[in-house]
Amino acid sequence: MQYWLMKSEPKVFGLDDLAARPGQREPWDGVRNYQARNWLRDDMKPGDRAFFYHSNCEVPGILGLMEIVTPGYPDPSQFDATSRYFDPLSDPGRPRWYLVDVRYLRHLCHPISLTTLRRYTDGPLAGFRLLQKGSRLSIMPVSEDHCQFILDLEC
DNA sequence: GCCAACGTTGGC
DNA sequence: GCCAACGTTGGC
Repeated sequence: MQYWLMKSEPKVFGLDDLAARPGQREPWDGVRNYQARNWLRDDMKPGDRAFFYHSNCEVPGILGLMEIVTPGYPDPSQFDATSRYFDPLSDPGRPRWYLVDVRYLRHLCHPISLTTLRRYTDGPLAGFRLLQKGSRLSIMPVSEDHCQFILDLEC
């Protein structure tokens, strides 16, 4: 089982929005980056888990956990001309963008802010992509060691 | 709101 | 294939 980190702007879709639909699957749409696309399409598996990260907000950080419930499949929003994620260059016969469905698991007992995570940049979290300079990926894998360390920070 | 860092586009 | 211009991300 692989752990991931997935970013979302709470003003657009926050962990509380996901938690408001307990047990229901939610499509994680709108990812428009090729590296993230490749992970969605090729590597994410049902049963994998992901940290829910709030970005572009007052206190960026990890808020909770969710589960990946589908393999990657084509993101319908790329073909929807009314969607902000519409991509006129994507060919339905050969979709460019993929997504997975996710499901709410739980909130962490308290959020782990980016500031807190940065304290360990040169220690246990060395090499964590989230903390690397200029990293803008909205989805990234989290190593087993990093995952365990983050979960230990929780309480 | 600012701006650094990055990814994409498109002319050549 | 190079690279300048542009748009986006996201912390601060």
